[in-house]
Amino acid sequence: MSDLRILYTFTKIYLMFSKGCEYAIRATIYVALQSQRNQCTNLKAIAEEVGSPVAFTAKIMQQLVKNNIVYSVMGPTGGFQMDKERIDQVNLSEVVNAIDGDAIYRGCGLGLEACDASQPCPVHDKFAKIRDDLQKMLEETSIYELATGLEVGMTFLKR
Amino acid sequence: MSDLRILYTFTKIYLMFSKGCEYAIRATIYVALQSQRNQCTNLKAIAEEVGSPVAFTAKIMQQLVKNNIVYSVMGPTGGFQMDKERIDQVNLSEVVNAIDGDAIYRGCGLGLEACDASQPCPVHDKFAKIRDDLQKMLEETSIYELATGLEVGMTFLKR
DNA sequence: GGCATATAGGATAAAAAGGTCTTACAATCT
DNA sequence: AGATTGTAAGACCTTTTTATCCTATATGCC
Ligand code: FES
Ligand code: FES
Repeated sequence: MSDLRILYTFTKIYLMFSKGCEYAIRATIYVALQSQRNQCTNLKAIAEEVGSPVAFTAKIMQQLVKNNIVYSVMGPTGGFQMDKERIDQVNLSEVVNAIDGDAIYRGCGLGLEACDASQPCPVHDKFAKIRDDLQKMLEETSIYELATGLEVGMTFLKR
Repeated sequence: MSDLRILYTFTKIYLMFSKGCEYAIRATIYVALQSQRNQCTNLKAIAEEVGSPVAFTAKIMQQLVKNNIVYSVMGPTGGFQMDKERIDQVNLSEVVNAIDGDAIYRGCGLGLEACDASQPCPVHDKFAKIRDDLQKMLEETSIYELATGLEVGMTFLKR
């Protein structure tokens, strides 16, 4: 276990979003899909469909409610739902922001305190380009669009 | 502290690479620069110049040595150095691979087991594009190029 | 009203990443 | 040869992230 390489490679997959954020995106897409069918979805169903731990998913959903991405209904027949208009409005960027904040846009690729073009790290130019593309993509992608792909059966929320 | 948003936003900056990988890139660039001047750089100097914890940096350097990115010289006047030819050859992708593995190329943006175009997650198309751009960038960027920017004083390894 | 079924929210636990320390060993210089 | 300066490697500690548990509270239905 002293091999750092093996340690890294097989334990954590380093990508853009935190685990919570990944769950949040998947959950939002699912809730959106259900909402289009006028259905309120409860926590258990979301966790099941999204393949996420129930209790952790609860935390994430709370956060999404606080950030006005979905709303919650208490009591039996309750759960989470999205306003139909919101489904078109909400984009990926909003969801990511609700959970991970805007660090992904501000952060330096080499881990310097913050990205600062006036004192750039060696990869700044190249990195900033990718990061801006990512930001643009997140802002341009609506939840509606993603839910549609799911509805049609072209995409999957878990495997 | 129950506010997940605050927790996420102000604690961890989620980006592409692990901390160790960030240090590795910075260290490699610095060693490359010193090597161009025919200088062997010792661990302490690297850590200082790169702004990384000494002991942790030692681990990272070991990994870089194992992966043939730099070589080490023991004893007094020892340290780490790069073959001059290697400086042009080695690209960012190699360094990232040495520390984080290839997860960044294989991973799914929504955290599914692995990215699989035959059973894509809802963001697959858009995400894969960004990820491929990143890969291309990493493969096209040589350490030489980055070291040069540093030498000229245009870029910084720490602030 | 009372009961069943939801979410809300705080406290807590487990796992992973990040970081340190200590001992061993290698090379160079007197 | 011995002292000194350096890397190698494993054990260990700390912090952050991920995940769970438990109690309180809200809502719908009988
Ligand atoms: S300063 Fe590093 S990415 Fe901008
Ligand atoms: S399947 Fe999710 S990114 Fe390819």
